[in-house]
Amino acid sequence: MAVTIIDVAKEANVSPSTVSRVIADSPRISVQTKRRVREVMERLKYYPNFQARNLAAKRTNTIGVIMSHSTSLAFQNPFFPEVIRGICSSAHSNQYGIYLSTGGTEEEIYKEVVSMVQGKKVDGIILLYSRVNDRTMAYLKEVKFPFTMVGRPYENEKEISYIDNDNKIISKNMVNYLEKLGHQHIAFVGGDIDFVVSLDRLEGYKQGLKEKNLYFIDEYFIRDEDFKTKGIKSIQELMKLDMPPTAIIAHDDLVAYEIIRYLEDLSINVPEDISIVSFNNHALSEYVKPPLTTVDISIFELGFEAAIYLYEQVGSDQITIKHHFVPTTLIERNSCKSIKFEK
Amino acid sequence: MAVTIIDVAKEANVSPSTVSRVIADSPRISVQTKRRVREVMERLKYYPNFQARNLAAKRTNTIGVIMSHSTSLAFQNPFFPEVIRGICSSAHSNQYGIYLSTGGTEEEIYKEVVSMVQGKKVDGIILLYSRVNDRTMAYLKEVKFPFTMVGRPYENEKEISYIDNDNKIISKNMVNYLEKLGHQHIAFVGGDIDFVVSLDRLEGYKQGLKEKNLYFIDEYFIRDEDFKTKGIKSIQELMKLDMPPTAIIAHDDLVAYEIIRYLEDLSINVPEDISIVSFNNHALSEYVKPPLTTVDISIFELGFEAAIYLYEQVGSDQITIKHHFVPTTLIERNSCKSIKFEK
DNA sequence: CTGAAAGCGCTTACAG
DNA sequence: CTGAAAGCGCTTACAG
Repeated sequence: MAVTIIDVAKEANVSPSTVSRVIADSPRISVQTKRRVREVMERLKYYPNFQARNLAAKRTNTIGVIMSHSTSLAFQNPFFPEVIRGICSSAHSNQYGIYLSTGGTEEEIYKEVVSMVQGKKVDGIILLYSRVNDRTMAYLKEVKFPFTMVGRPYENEKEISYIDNDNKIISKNMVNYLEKLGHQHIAFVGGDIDFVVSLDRLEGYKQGLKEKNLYFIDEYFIRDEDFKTKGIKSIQELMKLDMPPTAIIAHDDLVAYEIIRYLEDLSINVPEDISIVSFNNHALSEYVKPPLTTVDISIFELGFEAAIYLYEQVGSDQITIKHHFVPTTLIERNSCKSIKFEK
Repeated sequence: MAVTIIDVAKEANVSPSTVSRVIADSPRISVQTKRRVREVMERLKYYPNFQARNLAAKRTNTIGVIMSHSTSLAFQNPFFPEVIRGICSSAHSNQYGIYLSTGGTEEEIYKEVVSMVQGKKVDGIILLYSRVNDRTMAYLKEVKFPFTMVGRPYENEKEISYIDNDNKIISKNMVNYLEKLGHQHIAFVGGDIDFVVSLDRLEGYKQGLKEKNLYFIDEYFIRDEDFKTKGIKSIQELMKLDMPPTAIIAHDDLVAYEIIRYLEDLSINVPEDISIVSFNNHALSEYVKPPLTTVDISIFELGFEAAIYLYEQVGSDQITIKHHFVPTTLIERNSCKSIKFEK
């Protein structure tokens, strides 16, 4: 069988306890002993058994990463790999491993999380989303298991560690940006309102309008479900209004391009006839026509910092609640036009 | 502390062995006993300790998923989430969990894999890439650890389980497709040749040319490193040739759009002046201008089937070597033009 | 159909 | 600075 700590102990003429301490690099072991034991470990090609170590030590050095597999746009292509990259980068340098959730439905995810926690599979959990009335999060909070989330929690904000962008502000600034270009009629195509990110971006849009003394007009707000089911029709209705918008804020680059495509089908050009700004700065948005003005939300940092918050919680007994908004950058490209001097 | 198998045993008036067998749903336990024990488990909120179970049973019900974090285009945005989705879907229904690699460099990945194998962290491994002379794969093969890969192995094809697209054929068919549209001058922008996928697509391109009695012209082949370092200049040089190509095959949609952008900067339009086809069918390629003709490579299936191959290996003693090419679909959109009757 | 017992390979107070 | 011993919470031949 595989070589164990006992084999190493015999070969090095020490006790298993000592070998164990050498593995953990305990300061209580003399340098000579360490060297000798390590030499034997190398020679015997010893590797610690992960499961045995976890069982005895009651920790796993593993973090659970829970993704929302759903159809939510927020978790479409570009977000996921990048946030994972951030988490991995931070995990790797802290000697942590990553256990990924596999469930597809909310119910499956919930069950998985419970079994991760109860079965002691992981030391802490990162939720890669924040959803309204999330049972999974409620559970984690209730049992006081270390966790953090990427996304602002819907409630109890003060009692939960999280990393997010300041979506309300970003959204408000977008309105601001468009207003400075002369736009007074700004539509908004939102995301799935089960997710807090969508709620915040919508809220920021409303606040932005208010600050500029513009009215929120319900016809200017296209809901996620309408956009998905009605497709081009939703855009057509928007543009057929007596006073059609001169600018659109889309909650994601993919959606922005879908809109642009529909507009094109309706013989409306971006940015000549209408301006469009968006969120997330996908890899393609730089190369594609028109190059999209969009907000880079620093996805890598989101993941990286979430992981760091988690280690802090796992390490200490008293749970420190922290949150942080990762800065974002508006990338100005070519999907907006100033209409200041037209009127 | 947490409730253990012993607490359940006492409460249900059976031995721990029996409880263990109930958990495993052993047929050797009577239905009545099962029911009684399960009722107690529920009442006491018992959850099996994952680590203890793994240690005793010498298996983990976990598969290691190794990604190449490198800058390789093949692992850019759209591929990763989709292949993970496929693996997760299959893993979930087979009661497997997923342990993700976190390393960034080849060396880190190698070390991680060794510790996964030796430390008994996982029952099997999926390599999400196939690279030339890959140390990690060589190790897995040498120690006869169950693994499978997404991508054709560079060598020993008969001795390794893998799932892939038939990239050579796809690439050949692309040449075929373009030739039927009247194109005789077809350029190729390739990927990182450390990866077998890039090699295969290039090879298919060459074979396709040969079949149509067209010559492989070195000036028509833009290498990954040239494209990355020289950017627009590489395209400019291509189009300045005495006989510039009338069509380009790009190894990825992202690259295709980068090329299209460069061409545009050079006042060359797609598809009017030049046709372009590509691989991978990104989410955006449908909406963006021009809508791209590209090959959908069924990424979800790639992941799903890779996982299935792995379970088969983990389950049985005799290793069954299998491979399969997942079918692909050419999605014809609007980036190609027939030039048959122009000449 | 069920149980007693050994064992999986570590860690960690406790003692010296 | 090091060791003997108990224990982490399961599984699985073996026996009946």
